[in-house]
Amino acid sequence: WSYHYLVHGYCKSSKRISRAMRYMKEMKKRGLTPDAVTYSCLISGCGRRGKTDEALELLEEMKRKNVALDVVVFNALIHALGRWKRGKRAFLVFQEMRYRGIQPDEWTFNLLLNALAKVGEAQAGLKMFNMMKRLGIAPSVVTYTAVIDCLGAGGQALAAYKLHNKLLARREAYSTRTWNSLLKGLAKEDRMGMAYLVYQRMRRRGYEPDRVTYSILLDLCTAVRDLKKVVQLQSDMRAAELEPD
RNA sequence: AGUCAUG
Repeated sequence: WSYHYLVHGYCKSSKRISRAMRYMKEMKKRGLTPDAVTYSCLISGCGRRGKTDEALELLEEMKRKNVALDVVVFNALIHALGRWKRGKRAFLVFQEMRYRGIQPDEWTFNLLLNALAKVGEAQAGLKMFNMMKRLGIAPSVVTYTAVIDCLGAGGQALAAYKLHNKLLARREAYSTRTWNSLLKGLAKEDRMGMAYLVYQRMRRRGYEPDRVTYSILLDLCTAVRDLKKVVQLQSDMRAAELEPD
């Protein structure tokens, strides 16, 4: 019957991944073949628990058993690898995906950008962003946040800032999170002046700073010992009815 | 039915 149902159900909660894995083993003993949906559930479950080698092994198993691969399986695997700082490996998986003729989608690139951000690969991230264009895959606000974060995390805050200006000029979709990712990159390089201007601009444009915005800025104030701006920011926070951390 | 962004 439906082992699929059991496996999928247990994959939802990260605590129960081992149980899901057991059910899958039973499934296999009975000669049933898990499908791509089952595998992607298990791969993302392994990812949540840091079991990246197991996640990779699941892909190998799919290949051995000739289970049809799809974009979600690869996305789940890239995510699993990326979140545990295996950006290089995530990129290799991306290449294999293309080699096997599975078309990457917008999520694939978002996930890759996050993976590369975690290992500080700004240059590679920019290449991915450009490749996306070439393949005719439309970026979203999630993509913009990810690429700006990737640049900032890789010590390219000024490049991030330039890209941000270009996107704003083109009136691309934006969100508070996107502004925050830019601020994070500027903060990493102790660029208090620029960060504060960006903060003011963000407000003028109608994007409400949130708790993350203030957290980034207040940490930066501490790093550069700017007490005056701490006072100003705290008063802005109160005006916005946000609690200090 | 399964995969994404900011401290």
